[in-house]
Amino acid sequence: MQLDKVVQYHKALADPTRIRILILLAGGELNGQVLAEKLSVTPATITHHAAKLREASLINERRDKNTIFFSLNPYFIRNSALATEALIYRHNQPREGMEAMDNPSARVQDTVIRNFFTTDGKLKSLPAQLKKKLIVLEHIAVQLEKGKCYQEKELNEFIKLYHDDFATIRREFIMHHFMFRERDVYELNPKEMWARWETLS
Amino acid sequence: MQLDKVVQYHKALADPTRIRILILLAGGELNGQVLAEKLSVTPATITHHAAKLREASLINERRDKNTIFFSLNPYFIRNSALATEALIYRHNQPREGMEAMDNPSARVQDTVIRNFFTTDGKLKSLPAQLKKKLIVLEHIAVQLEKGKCYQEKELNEFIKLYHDDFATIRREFIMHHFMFRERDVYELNPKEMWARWETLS
DNA sequence: TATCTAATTAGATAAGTATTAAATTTAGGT
DNA sequence: ACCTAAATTTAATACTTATCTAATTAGATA
Repeated sequence: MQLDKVVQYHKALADPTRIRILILLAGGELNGQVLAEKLSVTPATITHHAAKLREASLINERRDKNTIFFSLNPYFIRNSALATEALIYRHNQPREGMEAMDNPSARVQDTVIRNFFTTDGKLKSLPAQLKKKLIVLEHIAVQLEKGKCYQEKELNEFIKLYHDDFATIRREFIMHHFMFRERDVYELNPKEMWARWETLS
Repeated sequence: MQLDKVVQYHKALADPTRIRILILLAGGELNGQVLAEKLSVTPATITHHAAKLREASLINERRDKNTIFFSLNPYFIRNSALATEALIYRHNQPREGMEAMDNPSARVQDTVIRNFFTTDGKLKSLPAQLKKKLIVLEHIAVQLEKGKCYQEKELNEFIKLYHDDFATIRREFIMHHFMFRERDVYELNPKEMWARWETLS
């Protein structure tokens, strides 16, 4: 995801009329005239805004005779937001060297890893407790190559080195911001974005 | 969160120069002059953009003598994005009645709920398998009042009706978009936003 | 006080954008 | 072929915004 795409996405949402269109579409598909009436603008205005939303992939369209029905594209509404974070954090490594400090949480992590991994590095099971789960996920995620684009198949094979249930772990990677998916490829997020168990309440 | 705030947030990110400022700040705090030089603009331009980012709470500032250092506010970068989704989906209930269909997944849900809840409704443990976990979380989440603002303490008490580890479950609610947090209050998301196990790969 | 530096403000310009009315197009129906 | 309904395009207007230069302010120091 490059700069222009992210800017285009935010421009699409940077207008009250367009947000109100999306709010209305959240209730189900609607055509241009109905939108125009509900928002007290002309159909031409709806066409204008629909173009911007379409360019950012935020809506879908379906034609029935003369009428065009608009609907939400929830996938892009969520994932474009995540892509913004990825773009901001991806490039730089932090300028201040924080990594070499001996922190007290290292002991806890060691214990969890000893308990949940076999001596030859396989994951016994995914911890139910979130705190421990994040430690386990991070322990696997750091073995991924940063900046590399993984095909889904390739990522599955990698995860299988640790556990058979690759689908669950792949999904957890996304949910907890260890990785992000763009189209069909997966990529590691920068560490600043990872869910951190230290900050749990 | 109201419309104006969401629009203001997206306007703040709807400019390439401002995004590039955030990218630079992701590497650590920087002052105005350095930002101006790295972006090949004048300090006045940085002041202009900093004002917009500040109004959207996306950056923090620290003064040292004459120099003002800017840094990221990662909390708002993430949470304002989630607030957009919440605003879009919160209001409407879907116009088409999909709820009354007898779907085949109902059996699966029933089985999971029988297995993980005691006969008097307590959660035995949180399933490790994501699919089952989402069913369990949803089963609890539907008991929350939609549109109500829950204080953290109040939410904890509610969760404790089902399980002692309220912190983990509260966190899972956020992670899987069952609820969102704004300042110190928690609120149920509309169902369209909930993570759905049917859509898992 | 005078001076230096970083940041801000004020004013100007140029580019971008939201909206509308009017003309045009698209896809069917009679 | 003609008519109708919905959407789009065009052209114009008013408003917003990104950027710069030049002047000013704020804070620290000699």
